[in-house]
Amino acid sequence: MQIEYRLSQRKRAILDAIVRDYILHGEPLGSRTVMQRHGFSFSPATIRNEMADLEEAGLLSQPHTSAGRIPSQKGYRFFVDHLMQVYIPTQEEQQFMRRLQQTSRAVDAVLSQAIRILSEATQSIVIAETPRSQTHSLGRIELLLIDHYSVVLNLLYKNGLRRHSVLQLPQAVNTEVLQVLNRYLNAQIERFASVDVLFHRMVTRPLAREMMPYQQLVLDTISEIYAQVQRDEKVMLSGTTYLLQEPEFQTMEEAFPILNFLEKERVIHELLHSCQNNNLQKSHNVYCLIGYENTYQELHKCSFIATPYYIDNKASGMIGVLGPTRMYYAKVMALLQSVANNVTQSLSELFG
Amino acid sequence: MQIEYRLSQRKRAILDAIVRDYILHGEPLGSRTVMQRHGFSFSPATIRNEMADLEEAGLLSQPHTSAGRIPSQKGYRFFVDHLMQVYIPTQEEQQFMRRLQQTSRAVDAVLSQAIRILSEATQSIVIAETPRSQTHSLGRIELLLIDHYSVVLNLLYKNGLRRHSVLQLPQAVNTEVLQVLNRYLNAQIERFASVDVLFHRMVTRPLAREMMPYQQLVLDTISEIYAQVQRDEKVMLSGTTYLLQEPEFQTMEEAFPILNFLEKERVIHELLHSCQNNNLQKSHNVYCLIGYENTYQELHKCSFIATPYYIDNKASGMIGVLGPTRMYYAKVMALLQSVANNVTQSLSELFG
DNA sequence: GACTAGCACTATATCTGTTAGAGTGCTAAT
DNA sequence: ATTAGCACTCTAACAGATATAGTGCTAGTC
Repeated sequence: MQIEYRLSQRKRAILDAIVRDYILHGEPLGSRTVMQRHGFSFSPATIRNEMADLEEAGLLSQPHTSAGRIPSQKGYRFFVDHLMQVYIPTQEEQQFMRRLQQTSRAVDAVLSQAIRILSEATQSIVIAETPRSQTHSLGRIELLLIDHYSVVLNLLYKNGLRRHSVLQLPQAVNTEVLQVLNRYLNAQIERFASVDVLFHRMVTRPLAREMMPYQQLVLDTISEIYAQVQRDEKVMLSGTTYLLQEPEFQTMEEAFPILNFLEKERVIHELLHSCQNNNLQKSHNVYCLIGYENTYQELHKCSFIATPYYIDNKASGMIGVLGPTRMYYAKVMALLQSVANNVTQSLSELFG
Repeated sequence: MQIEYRLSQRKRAILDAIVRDYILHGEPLGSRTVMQRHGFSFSPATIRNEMADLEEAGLLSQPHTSAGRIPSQKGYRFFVDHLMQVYIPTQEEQQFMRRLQQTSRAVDAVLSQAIRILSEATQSIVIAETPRSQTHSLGRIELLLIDHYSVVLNLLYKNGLRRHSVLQLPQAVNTEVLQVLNRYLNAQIERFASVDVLFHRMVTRPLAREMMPYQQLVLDTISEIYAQVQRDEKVMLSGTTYLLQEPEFQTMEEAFPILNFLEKERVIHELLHSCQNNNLQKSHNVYCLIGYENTYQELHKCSFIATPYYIDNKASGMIGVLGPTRMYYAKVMALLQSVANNVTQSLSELFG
């Protein structure tokens, strides 16, 4: 970081031009082209010298000796950190993204609409996760009888987030039993903030005496609740095929690992979680992983930009854009943030 | 059909050998290879003559003059209709597919498990749709209050199928209002068998007088119900990347249209519906579309095998396998049927 | 008449060599 | 410090040569 920072103004300008041009056109840049297309007033030879220096510094690279230069991944990083200018969405883009506001009143619907909008606007793959229950403390549950074998499980989090689902019970129950169960579980929930802890305690410790007659029912119910909470945490995906239109992913050899990666829901979850857990530094207010900075080998030729959306001022889930390293970072970052803000707002209206 | 039927036994044997071999190895077959690999007792020259006849009949084709023969799509069709032998799943396969039985007690979970199992067993793309509500007549609905703005909508179909979901209401309600609403809507449902008709009547005709005070609420609720019923009908997908491992889909030019096709949920729905609607003839008890027989241009190089699963003896949704025309038809058909049967059984236990 | 051996023919894939083009690095001059 | 000029390098594109796999046809055999 130190060294690059001391780059001369001219070197910076040249690097900036090369990165911007390559992001746009996708082809290596020769010294002539740099000069002509970006209006530099020095000769190609001068630019060649500068480019040689930039290559030595690890910011540019050459596909082969007689080709032009392309940014290295370190080059993209420097660009993002020091050169990139903030992108201001066009009128149309702003209008396009405002569509989200008119959406329906369910969390999943808001998110699935959001990722569709964002993937269309950025022409990239967008992924999102449904709100993470773990980050919110569970306030209370409600159990409502539908028939003897099925009940509505209503999870009410302290921040106002609600998740409903239908449980199939392993044995028949009546309203009285359900009330006892309801009361007992809520008492337990009050003691333990997180669902994980709750679940762990319930299955490892003996039950309170008064609940012994319902032992099996309690255990089955609590694990169903836990499973339900887990199952709630889905991953949504949109725009896979956009990546396959990029020239660098035209061959199966390049594209396959990524498509395969995207089929593994669990791994995507990990990816989204890892950004926050590792307390990654933010660039321009979003998490940004360029090429090798990604933990997953499959993504070494991609960049991943992500940011959380909030419920009750708590980061509740991530939205992320996956594209080639040759990505229009400024635009993606701006649109991603805008969409994430809209999601935050839509959800807060939902739980007002 | 007439002409092909009159093929000599020997021609049939040769066609059978070529199709089976090509499905297995994926490479054009020369006369020598056919003889050697399939133990024919005539010389390559004889086989060449027969192959020339089969090509004239449109059952074989040549990629180019000096290449071997491959089955044409008409050839696959003849093979499936007249030559193919029933595949008997191996012990391992049977055991593998029996895993479905142990699955959880929700419709979606059963289906998503089923398609994962089937796509792994067949190494192909598998798609399925959740039960079609339209094919079942709605018996009754239940509305359960969760809080003033949200209720559980419990759709009970006459065949025992239940779909639960949570509705967000546009205005606050209390138990009394909900009861009135509940009673009124159920009375309407009794009059009109299908949800579509019900919805249509409700929005086009004036309301009964006693419901006038709740006009907005009724209309909003009924359209939410309708939307919910629609939304319930999801499409599930598994194993997309298997297709990309086939040699014929190694280039983006071939693979892209199909990947793009699979991103459009609505179109997949149409595809699944079309099999039944057009009253397609079944081959070996499943629907089978080979190459150009597919309505969708994108699938002209694919074959699609599908069969319904049943709830209450009514075909309620389709499960289908999508693969290259060079597909192990017998195996896919056998495994598909087996999985579909398991699904039918699992669901009938659910609604016993 | 059915089958087959043999041969001429054909199309593809692969390798080699050649050329044109784009771009570099270096040197010497300004 | 900059730049013009030139030798050098690598690739992509094309052309020709060769090997290979397979065909269709003819003429001869059982």
